[in-house]
Amino acid sequence: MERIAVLPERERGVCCPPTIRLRPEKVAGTSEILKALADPTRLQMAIALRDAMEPLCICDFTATFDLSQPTVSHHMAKLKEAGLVEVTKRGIWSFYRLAPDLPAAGRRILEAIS
Amino acid sequence: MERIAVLPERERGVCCPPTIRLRPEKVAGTSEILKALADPTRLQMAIALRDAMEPLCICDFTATFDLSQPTVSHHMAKLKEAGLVEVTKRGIWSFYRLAPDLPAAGRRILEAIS
DNA sequence: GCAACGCATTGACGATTGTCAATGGGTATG
DNA sequence: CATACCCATTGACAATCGTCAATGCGTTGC
Repeated sequence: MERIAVLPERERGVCCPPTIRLRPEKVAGTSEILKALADPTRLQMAIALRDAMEPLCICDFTATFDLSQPTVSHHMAKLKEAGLVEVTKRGIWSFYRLAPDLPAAGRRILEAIS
Repeated sequence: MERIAVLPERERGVCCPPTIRLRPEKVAGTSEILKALADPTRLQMAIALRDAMEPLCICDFTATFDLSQPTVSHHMAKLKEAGLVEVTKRGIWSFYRLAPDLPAAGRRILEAIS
């Protein structure tokens, strides 16, 4: 893990534009996922869904986060838009769980969080 | 990987607040890292730094992203604020590389992106 | 010293975000 | 029915964000 800070030699006016390996659509998608997870509330919601044994509904979160129901619902909608979360309606309730077909990047990011 | 969609049985008015495993300061920190990476430009900058053999300077990115120099500098400052990037000044140039002491969560998140 | 270059900071602007109050649509219970 | 409950949507507002133009600071080279 020893890293020596070797600075490159540069000539004035000459830059070294890095090669961008990621395809543009990949960038947009990943960026969308990250943006969805970047809010503290949504991050905790996503982690809770990741660790939950059963699907959860909105009212489960409303008490936990001390936020109004529309706000929680709004956050959940953003997680859904990003493709992180799937919803199943049953009677009164809407149950949410992590999307089973979560893109690999999304799954790895979620698992990277402890 | 077979996931059966078993929906829980619920009683009206009774919710199941999920247990939040993450400590609050952890949530804030991770959220900060995610927010820093959530912008498409910054995401590509971070990945470029991750994959670069040598530290890079601002002018390397200015051409690549078709953004003004202050904007690139501003994005880099946000990556630095989040603790993702380290800077070394040498003569005219400021060289940036991924922080060697990157928190584990940050490193795992960065490596989760392909 | 002087001009040119690389970079950071500041100020300003529209765009986006996070939050809530108010409202509406469904579904269960009496 | 009527009522109560769960949830989504809309509208509104302050706060934050992404971007650039303008400016300032330090370094290099003449």
